[in-house]
Amino acid sequence: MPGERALRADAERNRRRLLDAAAALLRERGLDVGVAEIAERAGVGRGTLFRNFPTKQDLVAAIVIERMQEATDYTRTLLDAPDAGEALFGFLEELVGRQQLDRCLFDAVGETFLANEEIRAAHAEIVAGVDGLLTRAQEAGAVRADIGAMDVLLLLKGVFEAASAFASSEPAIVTRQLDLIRAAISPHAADRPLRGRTPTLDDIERTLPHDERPVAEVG
Amino acid sequence: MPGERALRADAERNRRRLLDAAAALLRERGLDVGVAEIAERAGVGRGTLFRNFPTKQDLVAAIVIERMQEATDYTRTLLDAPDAGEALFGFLEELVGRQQLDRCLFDAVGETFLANEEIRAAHAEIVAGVDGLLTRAQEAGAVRADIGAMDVLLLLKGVFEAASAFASSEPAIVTRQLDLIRAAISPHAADRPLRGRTPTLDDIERTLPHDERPVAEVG
Amino acid sequence: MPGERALRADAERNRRRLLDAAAALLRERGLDVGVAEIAERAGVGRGTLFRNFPTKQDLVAAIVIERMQEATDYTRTLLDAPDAGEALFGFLEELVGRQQLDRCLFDAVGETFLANEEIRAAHAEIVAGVDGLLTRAQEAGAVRADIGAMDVLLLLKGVFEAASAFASSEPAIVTRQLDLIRAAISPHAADRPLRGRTPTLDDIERTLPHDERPVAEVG
Amino acid sequence: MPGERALRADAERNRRRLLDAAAALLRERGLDVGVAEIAERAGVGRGTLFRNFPTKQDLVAAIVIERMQEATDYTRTLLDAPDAGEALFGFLEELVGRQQLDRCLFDAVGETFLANEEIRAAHAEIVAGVDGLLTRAQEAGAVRADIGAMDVLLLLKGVFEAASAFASSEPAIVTRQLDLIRAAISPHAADRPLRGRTPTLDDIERTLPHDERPVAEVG
DNA sequence: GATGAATGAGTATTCATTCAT
DNA sequence: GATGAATGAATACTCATTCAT
Repeated sequence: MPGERALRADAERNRRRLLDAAAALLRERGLDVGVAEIAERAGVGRGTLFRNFPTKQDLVAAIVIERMQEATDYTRTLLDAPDAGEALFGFLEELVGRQQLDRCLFDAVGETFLANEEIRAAHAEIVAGVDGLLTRAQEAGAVRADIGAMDVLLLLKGVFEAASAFASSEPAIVTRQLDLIRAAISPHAADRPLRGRTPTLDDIERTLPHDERPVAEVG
Repeated sequence: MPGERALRADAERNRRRLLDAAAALLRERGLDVGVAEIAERAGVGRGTLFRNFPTKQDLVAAIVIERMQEATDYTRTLLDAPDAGEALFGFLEELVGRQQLDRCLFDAVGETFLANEEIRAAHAEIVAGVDGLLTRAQEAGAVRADIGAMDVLLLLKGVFEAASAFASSEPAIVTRQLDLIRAAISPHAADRPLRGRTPTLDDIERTLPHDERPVAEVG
Repeated sequence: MPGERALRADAERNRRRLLDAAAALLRERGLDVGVAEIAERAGVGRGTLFRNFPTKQDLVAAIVIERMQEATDYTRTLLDAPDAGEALFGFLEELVGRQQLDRCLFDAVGETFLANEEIRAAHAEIVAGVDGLLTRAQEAGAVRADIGAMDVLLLLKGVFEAASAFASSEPAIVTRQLDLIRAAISPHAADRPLRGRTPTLDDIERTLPHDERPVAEVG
Repeated sequence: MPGERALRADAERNRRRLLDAAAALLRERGLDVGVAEIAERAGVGRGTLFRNFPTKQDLVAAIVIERMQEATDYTRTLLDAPDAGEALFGFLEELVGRQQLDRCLFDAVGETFLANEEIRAAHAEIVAGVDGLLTRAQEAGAVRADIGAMDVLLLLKGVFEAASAFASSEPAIVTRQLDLIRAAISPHAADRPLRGRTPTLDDIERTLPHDERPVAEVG
């Protein structure tokens, strides 16, 4: 079926271009970039954008999900690493190295996007992945025992947002902050107990405004 | 001239109401609240808003600056505290307790606002204030010696942004994250050296997109 | 309060201009005229249109209601006319003479607009008004006894729609059709019984698609 | 060449499917249904629709013409009916019974479609057909003598538009209105003279906006 | 000084039509 | 011939800002 394959290839290429153009523009200028500019940068018409992503939110969500899945995939490749501590820290470094955690993505998560079922699922997966790395690192004595995956992810989110608020292209600031996070979760740091308990995804969803809460299903 | 003084008082009251109404709405709903609603909540007309703050950005900037100055003032009251370590940590806690670091304010800083001369000045002052607290804490052996005020502020900004992305009203998550920051900057944590050096305000400005750099004067 | 009065006058003038411009354009070109053109013809900005009428539908509805009320008002002036038969026929003629029953208005009624509470109320009033004229004409023996106000209004609506589909400015066709309606409802015509019964407003609402039915109240 | 014939058959089947799908959707939802949905309901691609009907208007026009021709054909079968009066009234009833006079079709006629040469021709034919029935009925004394075919058609158009504005599926309203039309054109009703004269097709075309007038050829 | 009506550039989204496959 | 992906003009509506009163 070369006809069908060819068509699909073209369509897939446009979808890819849109995702890339949108990711780049969102990184540079935040969630307020217009769809017109995204389509132009992708080299496609406005209608093509909406054929692929019925709303702007769907486009942003697709990028968020893609990034999250890449991160989740990466946690899997590290589960068999010999040094469990380095595996965890390597994961954090890698996210920096890939510059994958764009400003807008974290803008997006927590705003209206946790209402998106796919994003919540991807979120749960990334938490599970980090939890795997973290548990092994804790068992190896490389990380303090009194924290959970969400603690680490929130610290990481903070570092990225703080740094990327200025520029996502400045890695020097981020690596230094990562070293501080490493210190925060090192076993030596556990002599002082932490208040509260590790938040769960449910805790976070509970803090959202009511009309952004996930709903069972809308007919 | 009591008439003039009455007018001044009225004008001052309007300015105050606008700042309070805007701060409340920005906290609740983010930077996208409209000026119409701000003016309405303040009980003044739209024209009055623009008489006091020539642009919406100026209004937001005024709030940011006010909050920054309050933080700076607070560092001053702590400079004479007997326990230098507790003074620093108390400062961080206090910011949480006051819920003064609104979601939108940190959204705002780093976006286009560092181009604002007053904000840069306020920023410099808060850095100086934290530097004072930090230096004393370091001299007292309560905090590791290899970090600077900007390191602490970036960590803090991260914590607030991460947490406030979900809800500014959930202190449990923030206090726990603060404890992790405390661990990160404790003297015990310094056995592993940090990469890079403490960023300066100049470093941060250098990372901004060109058209957001501070300029002498914008026509 | 000359200040307030003056402002109101301006605003009222714009509202009037918008209604007139919209009525004219809708008559000429149907419901598909754009708001941009309406605003331009009215000599106001697009925002002003939406300040006065939150949606395009509200603008159209306002025109429909205005026309309906004018018709209702006219029925009232005829209730005391000496010749009850001529009063009813005069009412029908007058509507033609005023060219008040524009194409778009009848396009509008029956589409989504019966869901509008105000329009339904205006509709009920006009039916009541015609019922008053009709009953008196029947009592005077000028009109057959076996019909109701909705019968007459449906005939009238048909005449106007049929004629205005071509041109609202051609009165010759309409007056001739009106004479035929007059024949249809004359007492001599009653020797042949009519099938069914006079429809009610409820009958008509019952025939609307479900999502256009009036709803109690949406919070 | 059976291959070619097979293709022809396929093409004809697609054309038929498109006409049926479009007629059904237009009846249900009016002229605003999109071509995408029509093609989908017909089970063909969008391109096929435009291969058969160069524009959406052409598709609608084809349906209008088809319906008109069916009506014309029906007038022919009634020309030999024994009772000339019942033949005419039966024709009107039949149109109702077939529900062939869809809402959108009469929306369409009179808008831009009279510019279509084929529609004008079909229009002329239907007028001629009704004229045949009417003349015979008049000669038989079943219908008043002072009216023409266009008078009847305009009354009929009115009834259908008025009724179908609400629901094309409610026959009770329509049959009652048909009885009133019957009364309007009965010989007893002729004691009062009608103003004007029976309009002609030319009269109607003359009332159209200039840019909707029939033209020799549009580039 | 204060008001809120007016403005119009900007937004996401739709849809008839074209064209590469 | 058929397909459906691509197109982009057009649409209703929003909102920071200006200005007449």
